Amino acid sequence: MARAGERRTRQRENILRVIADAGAPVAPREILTRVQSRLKGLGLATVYRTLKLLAESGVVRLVEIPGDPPRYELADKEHHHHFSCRLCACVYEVPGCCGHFEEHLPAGFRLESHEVILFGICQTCGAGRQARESAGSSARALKRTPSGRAKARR
Amino acid sequence: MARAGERRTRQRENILRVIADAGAPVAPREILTRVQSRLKGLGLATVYRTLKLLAESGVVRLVEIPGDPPRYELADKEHHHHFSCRLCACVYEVPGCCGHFEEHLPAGFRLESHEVILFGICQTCGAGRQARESAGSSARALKRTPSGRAKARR
DNA sequence: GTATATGCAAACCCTTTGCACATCT
DNA sequence: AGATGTGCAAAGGGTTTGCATATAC
Repeated sequence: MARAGERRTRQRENILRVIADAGAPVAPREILTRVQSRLKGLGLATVYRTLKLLAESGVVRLVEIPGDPPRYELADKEHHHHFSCRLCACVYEVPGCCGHFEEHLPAGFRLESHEVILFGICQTCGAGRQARESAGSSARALKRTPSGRAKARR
Repeated sequence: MARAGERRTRQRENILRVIADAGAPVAPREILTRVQSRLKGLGLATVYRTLKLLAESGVVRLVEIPGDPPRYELADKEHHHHFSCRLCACVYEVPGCCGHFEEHLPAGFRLESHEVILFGICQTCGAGRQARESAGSSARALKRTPSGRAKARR
């Protein structure tokens, strides 16, 4: 994790671990809470400073879901996108990609990367509505993190 | 624009017109500046109040580019996505869509909408580098709005 | 031992809210 | 006239920064 002149501290190790273990992007507030369960005195400022550091060194990546607080995830994950549940406001990782983004891009525009965010209703929330017919869903494989959102979108 | 009990004022008309004329999503600060050139006394609070109103009534839509301030655009535009230039930080509209987002979505997840953001270098910024060979680029058709971003991303 | 990191509190955004005045119908 | 909207300034919430202390190397 450390670059030249950067120190390995308990705070940084714990913050990075929380992000790595989350399985889906986490917000600063959430990181603070989770780390504090193991490292009592941690301050929010340290979380922000560490996130900035990790983002600049390319270890971590900013993920923004419209209407939600910013979240962070490991930068070296396989290519994937995110799904945001309209009901529970949880964010899930969705593996793979549909590609073909150059298609509609006018000449002269160079595409370097892209971001896809899917909105809808997650398996957990949907199960409460429709009688759960398929017992074994592949959705179980997805990890998620709750949002800092208080009220549902729209 | 008005719903029941809502009034048509110079402020609201001007704010809506600025959003409609922009051609690409605009930030609250930018809206304030542009409207003030025609309507001197406008306050930032009114911009926010009007944006909230317009968003709730479905006239306007929130567009968030990671790392940028929030922007707003007309909600009734044809389906499109956005391109954010890494160099000039301008945002462009990109017509069309690559579709096929259900593909990798696990069973039990219901997809309702999606958001695609493209990152790269725009035609204007790219022209400065590579000798401008193609005189007539289709990119001219795209409109853009500058970002509130002070420094370039990453 | 020295440079770097942390915690706390203050400072800084951006956004929202309270209130008196202005404006629309 | 009465209800709704606006501007200003204060309040809120998230993020950053200054500074003395604690910690890593």
